[in-house]
Amino acid sequence: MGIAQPIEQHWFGRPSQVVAPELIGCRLVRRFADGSLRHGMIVEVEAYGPDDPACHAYRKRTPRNAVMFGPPGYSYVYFIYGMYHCFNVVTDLDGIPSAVLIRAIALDVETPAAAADLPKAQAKLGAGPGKLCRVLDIDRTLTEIPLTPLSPLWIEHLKPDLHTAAAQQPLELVQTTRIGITQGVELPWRWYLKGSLAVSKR
DNA sequence: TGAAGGATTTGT
DNA sequence: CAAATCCTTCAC
Repeated sequence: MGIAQPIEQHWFGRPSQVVAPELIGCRLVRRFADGSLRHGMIVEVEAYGPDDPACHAYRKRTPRNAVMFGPPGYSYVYFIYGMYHCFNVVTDLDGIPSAVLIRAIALDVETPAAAADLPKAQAKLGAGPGKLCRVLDIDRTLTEIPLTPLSPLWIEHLKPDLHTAAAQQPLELVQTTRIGITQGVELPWRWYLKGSLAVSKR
């Protein structure tokens, strides 16, 4: 176990390539309208930034990408391929368009029975940017909101508690190229947690 | 105002 | 590999 601590907005105020790998191992939390929570550990991310031809904000500021130009710690949710949503965290300083695409989460088990019955199915529910938005019910009504516990969506650091600190090991990350883009394909701005069943693609 | 294409997923 | 499916962007 660990101690959850909501991430402050200024923590995101660094280049997306710096923030992205540090987000792996953090917890993405969704609070639904009825007050219930669902969350999972981030296991796969991609960084997008200025001077990056794959970035939605590469050409110019538009109504859709405007939030990427604003202050860090806000959500950027877009709709794609007619049926999926993708969730990003806006990074870097105000005025610098950048964000981290959250590509996969390892959904936390809600009951021990679920963990015993369907470990692989559970892992796959959040394995992909479109799938994690589906399982957390994220759509464009959640774009341009600050990611704090006052919102229906936020991110937490999971710090080890004193009893387990000695057993903690650094997370093993794999850094590689991004998926599904046609420009900037050679930039190694995708990271995932080595060995995780919830990663969308190895 | 129209057309092309997309930071995806799934099934053939 | 192509379909599903619709929003965003860009051209005219």
